[in-house]
Amino acid sequence: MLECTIEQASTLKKILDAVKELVADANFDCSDAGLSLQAMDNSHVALVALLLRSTAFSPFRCDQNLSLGINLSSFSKILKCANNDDTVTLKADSGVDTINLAFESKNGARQSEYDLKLMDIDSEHLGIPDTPYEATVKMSSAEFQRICRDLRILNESIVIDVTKEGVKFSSSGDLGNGSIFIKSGQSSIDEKDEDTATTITLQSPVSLTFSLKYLCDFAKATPLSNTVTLSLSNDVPLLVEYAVNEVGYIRYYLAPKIGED
Amino acid sequence: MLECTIEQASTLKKILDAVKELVADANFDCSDAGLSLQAMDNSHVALVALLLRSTAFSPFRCDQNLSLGINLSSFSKILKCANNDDTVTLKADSGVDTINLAFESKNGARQSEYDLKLMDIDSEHLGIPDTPYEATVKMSSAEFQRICRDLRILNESIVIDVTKEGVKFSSSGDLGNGSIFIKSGQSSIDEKDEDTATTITLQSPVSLTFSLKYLCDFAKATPLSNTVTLSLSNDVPLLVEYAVNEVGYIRYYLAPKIGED
DNA sequence: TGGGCTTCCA
DNA sequence: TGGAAGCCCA
Repeated sequence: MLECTIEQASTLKKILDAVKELVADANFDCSDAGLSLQAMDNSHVALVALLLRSTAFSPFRCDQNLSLGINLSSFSKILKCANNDDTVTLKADSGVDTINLAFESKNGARQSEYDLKLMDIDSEHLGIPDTPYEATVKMSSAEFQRICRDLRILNESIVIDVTKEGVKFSSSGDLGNGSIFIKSGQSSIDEKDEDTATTITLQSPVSLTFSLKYLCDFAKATPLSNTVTLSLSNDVPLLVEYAVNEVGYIRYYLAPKIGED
Repeated sequence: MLECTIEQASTLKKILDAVKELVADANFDCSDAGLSLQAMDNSHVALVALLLRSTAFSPFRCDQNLSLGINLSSFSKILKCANNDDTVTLKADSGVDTINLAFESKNGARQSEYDLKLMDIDSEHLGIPDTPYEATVKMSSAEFQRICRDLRILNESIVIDVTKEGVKFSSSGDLGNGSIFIKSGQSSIDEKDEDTATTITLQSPVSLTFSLKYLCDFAKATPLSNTVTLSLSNDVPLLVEYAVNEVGYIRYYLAPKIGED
């Protein structure tokens, strides 16, 4: 059986907000390492990989590996019934076709409980090669979200150019052209905040084109972390990672567009 | 004639917000006791009873009883034209087919005035027996509203179970099941706030089913009071009461659903 | 910064 | 009609 408790319901809420738009149904794989999820998005273009480490929970108990097929929209709706700082306990058993969610207010005066029906989902577990990337950009997640939203008024595609000086995001369309250049080494959001300083690690410059629709969907993970890490190589899917402090991460993969400007 | 002044326009605004969704047109009965309204909702399922005591106004003058037929949506629209802390004066006369609303800012610099057309409304004044109830729950109104909203994701019906330990709200549907238990004796919202501590008075435990649509409409009265009182007996309409400090109350009655789980 | 409300879109 | 996004208020 699985039984695990996390202190802040808000963490789970934000995680579901960051996934449910891309993926309708997915299997949560439960093991002693924690809870993980890996799924192609609904149009089979992007891939989402989520990890919630067992250490994010206390207690965490998972006797045998379980794969829980969950409708993420329903899961999210039920989580919205918790207050942000409620404690959440998830319980599931191998024999049963529901997962139990128990929310408890910090003072214990309010206890709520939901059973969510599980479903059978074909899981196509794709091995993701852990390749080195030619360029890595760590930057403010809020800035990245803003850039993706802004450039979307111009075109559905965005070009990301990484040099050692900085990273340039650009787009062009009927309205005109636009580009945003973020200098390496300092924060674009708050100059005093070293957490969100832009850091670039580079083997060789890259210039790649991606669909803004997907990047905007990935950016829904912004509330989970102050920073985002973009990892790029030519002809390899972009990796967009939001590390969630003490909890785990959510990673998105998206293949570049080719043969376009 | 009727002529009465209330200090805070916001009080009247909130009252109209709490009624206008349920009742389109209603008679305001004016007497030296104050203003009252009693009406079935548009689908003749629920009943609303409102009282604004004469002491809520100063001055309050009502020479003879008047019954003023008012379209509540129009009344609400006009009230929205007042600033929240404007003083509101209502004037009506038996010979005239309008009610006059005068708004005045606290410093007197702004005075506005509206005439609202009255209408003839058949009033079916139902006697409401003042019966004792088997169970009474006083709880945070915000909590009650939240519970009704939350459980609505599961089903249109809610089951309310009252025991001396606390009150349980539950629902079930396609997604799964859910229940919220509120412990008697402490506040589920703010542990330091004794005003909103849950208080249960019980002759015998009750378990009744109601339509969530109506309860959610009743909960629009939440801004009027920090607490709500639910009074239940088997086979008797639920009474949901919001006492408005120093002003009066708004009461809603709703028959339980029978023959359903 | 978070929550609620309103408006727009599917 | 329900869900999502953006705006406004606390």
